[in-house]
Amino acid sequence: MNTMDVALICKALSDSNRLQIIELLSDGEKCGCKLLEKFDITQPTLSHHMKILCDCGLVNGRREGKWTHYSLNCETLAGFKNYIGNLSCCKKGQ
Amino acid sequence: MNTMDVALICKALSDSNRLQIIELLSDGEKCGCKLLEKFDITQPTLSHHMKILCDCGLVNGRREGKWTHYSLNCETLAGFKNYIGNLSCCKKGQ
DNA sequence: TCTTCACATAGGCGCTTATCTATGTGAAAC
DNA sequence: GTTTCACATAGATAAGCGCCTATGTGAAGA
Repeated sequence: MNTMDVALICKALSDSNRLQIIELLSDGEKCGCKLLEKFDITQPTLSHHMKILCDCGLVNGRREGKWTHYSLNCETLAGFKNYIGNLSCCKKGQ
Repeated sequence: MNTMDVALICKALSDSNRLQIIELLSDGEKCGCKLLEKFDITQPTLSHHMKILCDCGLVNGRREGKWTHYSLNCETLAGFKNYIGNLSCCKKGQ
């Protein structure tokens, strides 16, 4: 995962609504209508946010009948966590 | 560290120039002029980016004579790493 | 078939952002 | 004191973003 990928994910997480969506999905897969209940935004706005989260690779959408079930993408999340985890406030070699 | 704090840090990291600055600072403290050499931007633009990084608490600025030395804020970085590290792609309880 | 439901897309609006040039500031050097 | 250097601030501009309303789409139900 390179710098551009990480910057894109950070941009996706830079909105507090989207960050809360990620927190909710961290608890397990959820459909759009379930997510919508948690926020004071319209359905098209949620759809807009979900597109951004999916486009950066952090979220997967699974269509099942009328519903779309969203969940975190393990691989992307792992790559992102690895990148952030490797940042250090200490000097070189420490 | 709450959701708003994390969203603000993510916004700061959503620009690839700023993310590269963080990478450079992860290697140790550096002055502004040294950082400027690494990027194809003007000095006021770098100053703008450093203000954003400092405002979110991720970077400290230390004035010494004419120079300002920038370094990562250990406490903020630790809190951010902890938050990201706690995200999970697995279902509840796993 | 016609409606209903869950979601996506289109288009617009107000605000924010990344960048620049021009200029200010404060410390060091001469 | 005057210049030089490192950095900050001001103001402008073009692009992007979050939100909305209106509308389209595709699947399920009556």
